[in-house]
Parts: sequence; C-alpha cells; structure tokens
Amino acid sequence: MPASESRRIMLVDMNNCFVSCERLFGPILEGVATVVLSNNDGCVVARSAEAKALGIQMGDPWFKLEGRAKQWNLQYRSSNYELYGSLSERVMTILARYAADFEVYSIDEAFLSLRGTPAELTAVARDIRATILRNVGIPVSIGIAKSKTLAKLSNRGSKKNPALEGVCNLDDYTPEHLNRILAAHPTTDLWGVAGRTGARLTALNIHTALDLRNADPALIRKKFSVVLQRTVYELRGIDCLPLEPPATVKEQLMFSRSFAIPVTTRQAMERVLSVYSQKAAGRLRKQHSVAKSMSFFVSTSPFSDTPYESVHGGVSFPVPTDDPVEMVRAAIAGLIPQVREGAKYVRAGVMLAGLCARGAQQPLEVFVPLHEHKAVGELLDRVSRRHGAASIGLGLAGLKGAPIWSMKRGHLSKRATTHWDELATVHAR
DNA sequence: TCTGGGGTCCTAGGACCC
DNA sequence: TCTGGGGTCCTAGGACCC
Repeated sequence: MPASESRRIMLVDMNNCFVSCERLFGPILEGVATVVLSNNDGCVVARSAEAKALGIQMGDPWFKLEGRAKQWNLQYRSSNYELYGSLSERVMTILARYAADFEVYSIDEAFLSLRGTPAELTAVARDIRATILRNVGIPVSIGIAKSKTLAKLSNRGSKKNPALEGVCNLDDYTPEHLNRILAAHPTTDLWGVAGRTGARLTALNIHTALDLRNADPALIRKKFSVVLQRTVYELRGIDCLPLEPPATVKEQLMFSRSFAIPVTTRQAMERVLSVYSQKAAGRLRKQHSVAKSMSFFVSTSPFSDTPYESVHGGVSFPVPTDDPVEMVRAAIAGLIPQVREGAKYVRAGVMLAGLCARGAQQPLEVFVPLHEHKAVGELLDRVSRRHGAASIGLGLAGLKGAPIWSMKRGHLSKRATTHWDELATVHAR
C-alpha cells in the first residue's frame, strides 16, 4: 500500500438541484434562465447558472422579479418536493454503492468516506459523476478533502472553476497554494459560519478562512463555542465531524405555512390550527412516534408597515400522544383566545417536541385519556390513504375543497416519477 | 397586493434533588 | 432571619444549515 494512501471525505452535491430536476422533465428549460420558488411561490430557492448570471439571489422575493421575467426570458416553477425527493433517492442509491461509510446530509448532498491515493480518489469521483449523469441525468459536483469543512470548501471550488470539470481534490494543491485558497475566502464562506459569527470574528481581526485556521482554538472556544473551535481544527485538516448514521426518526417535527392571503378572524384561524395540528399529528404517526409536548404560533408579516405581532402557546401532554383530537383541542384552547380579531396574520405553525417511539413506555391503563382508545389518528390515516388527503378531517378541517388561505403553487410541474397519471409524455416526430 | 419551511446543535439558566 | 454545594434535567433561545 503506498504511503500516500489515506482516508478522505468526499462531498457530492447535485448542481442547482431543484432546477436540474425541473429540467430533466422540462427540457424546454435547458439553457434558459430558470428559478424554482419556495412554498407559496414566495421567494427564490434555486437558480440556474443563467439566473445567477442575471444577478438573482437566493431568497429574492418573487414579486420583485416577476415584472422583469419576460424581458429576461426567465422561467419559473413552484417547488415540487415530491419530484425532487424521488430523484434525490436515485442519486443516493448510486452513491451508497461507492462507500459503506456514507451520510445523506440533505436532499441534494451526501458525504462519503473513502480511502485511496489522491489520484485514485479523483478517478472515483469522476466515475461517480459520470454514472449519476448517465443513470439519473443530474449533474453533480464533488469536493475531496481531509475534513467535512474542507470538503465543503473544495466542493465550492469545483463549481467555481470550470476547468476542474466538477471535481476538486484539495490534495492536488501545495500547502502554499492551499493558504492562498483559504486567504481568498471570507470566514462567512465557510460551512457553519454565517453573518453574526462573521461580524464577531471581524471584530477580533479574523477576516478570512486562513485567519480562522491560524487562530488559537482555545480562544475561539472561549469567545464563541465548541462548534467554531471544531471549525478551526477542521480547517487544519483534523477531522472532527464524524459521518452521521442514517436518521432513524426525527426528534422534533413541525408543520408551518404562510397563507396565500391573510387570515383575520378567530373563526378562520381555528380552522387553520385544526388543519395544521392534524397535519403535524399525521407526520408524527407516520414515523410511529408520540410527542411529549406541543407548541404553536401565529404571526403577522415582519415586512409590513404595521407592527409585527405574534402569538405563541404550548402544552405538555400528561401522557405522550399522537392523538390529533387532543392536539387540535390544545392548539385552539391555547391560541385562539390570544388571537386578535382583525389582525392580518400571514403565517401559523405547530411544533411537536420530545418525540419518542410509540409504545416505548406503555402508560398505566388508568392514565390513558379516554379518546386514546379510539385510535382516531389511524382511522384518519386509513381513510385519507384510500380516498385522498382532502377526503376526511376533524371538525372544521373536514370540509372538502381547499380554503382560500391555503398555499399558492401557480407553476407546479408534474410528479413525473411518483404518479402514474403524471408521467412524462414523449412525442415522436 | 406579493418575502419559505423544516431541521440540528449548543448554551445558559432555572427547577429540582440530595 | 440565617442558610451549601454539586449534580441532573428541562426549556428557551441563538445560530446555523439546506
């Protein structure tokens, strides 16, 4: 075994993920400036290279761009998470073949841990890239380095420098060259360092990734946290962040949405809370968990001229539960009295916390609330699986037809990989 | 008129216990 | 009215990520 063979972290990232997915089934978008919008068609969450070249930023509100879309020949799509999730799974399945030690980090990124010489690892990366492009049709970029933090930075390089053709291996650079690379990045380009930390670092005369790498780890820990101290070590090539095993179940869970139009009455808000609580409870049952506590909020727009208003509430359940009846009741009782009639609420959310496996601790029968026996949740799940999500719901959520405040998705593509009736059609000439 | 949603980790501080 | 120290657990809030 050559002495230069060692373990490296590889970060594989789907390029402009959501746009690439849209292009796969909408070839008309190929080569055209394209953005994908967040829920509610609110703001930009993915941009093609052409859209980036137009100066469109991540998070730009759509209403500010819409007027220029025609002039720019800018195409846009509502987000279609079912499609993206399905394509992501295909990519991850391929990646899993290359490394036993493998972490799906997000819908469009995965870390792999591999051994080999620099040349071998670069060759593997090229093979991964070609295979995913051929078998799924999505372009990916790959960064290789000694730690996750450096692999992230390396991945950035693979995107910024076209000559690298999508693969950047930091082992290909001399220490002097690596220093120049680190010096060229402000600290906020690093994974785990955002604006607030960046500003505090600047005050300590730490401006670039190189400055941070050379900073005293003990001082960084004292002034910031163990998290940033780890970043310092990671920049030095000391791998501090292990690859995480696949997530079993979530530790907390949220359902929250902005409304297409503001909700201004308590009566309408009751229906919102009822629907949202049932959605959250449904997700909880799907992962076979129960929740110890629940919290909820409604809020007005932080961008409006009128003062921002928000109302929060929460309960702890006497016995951890997944019962939608109990949750709907708790949310309505906890929040509706505080809701101000006439205020323009634009958003609401329900959070479930302290999740644990259902049945992990069987409560004494005497403490189980009465309706727990009725298994209402399971019944709701069964009916909606069979007849569609809108077919059943508790109380005010049971009305057929979407309420006017529900989410806006004006430019949704088809769910071409997961629904028979939305398959792509190929026209022969 | 119109600005996303869903997570994780860490820390500080309070409650409570012996 | 005085009155210890150390530990754990929980929660809220901050910061960050995609």
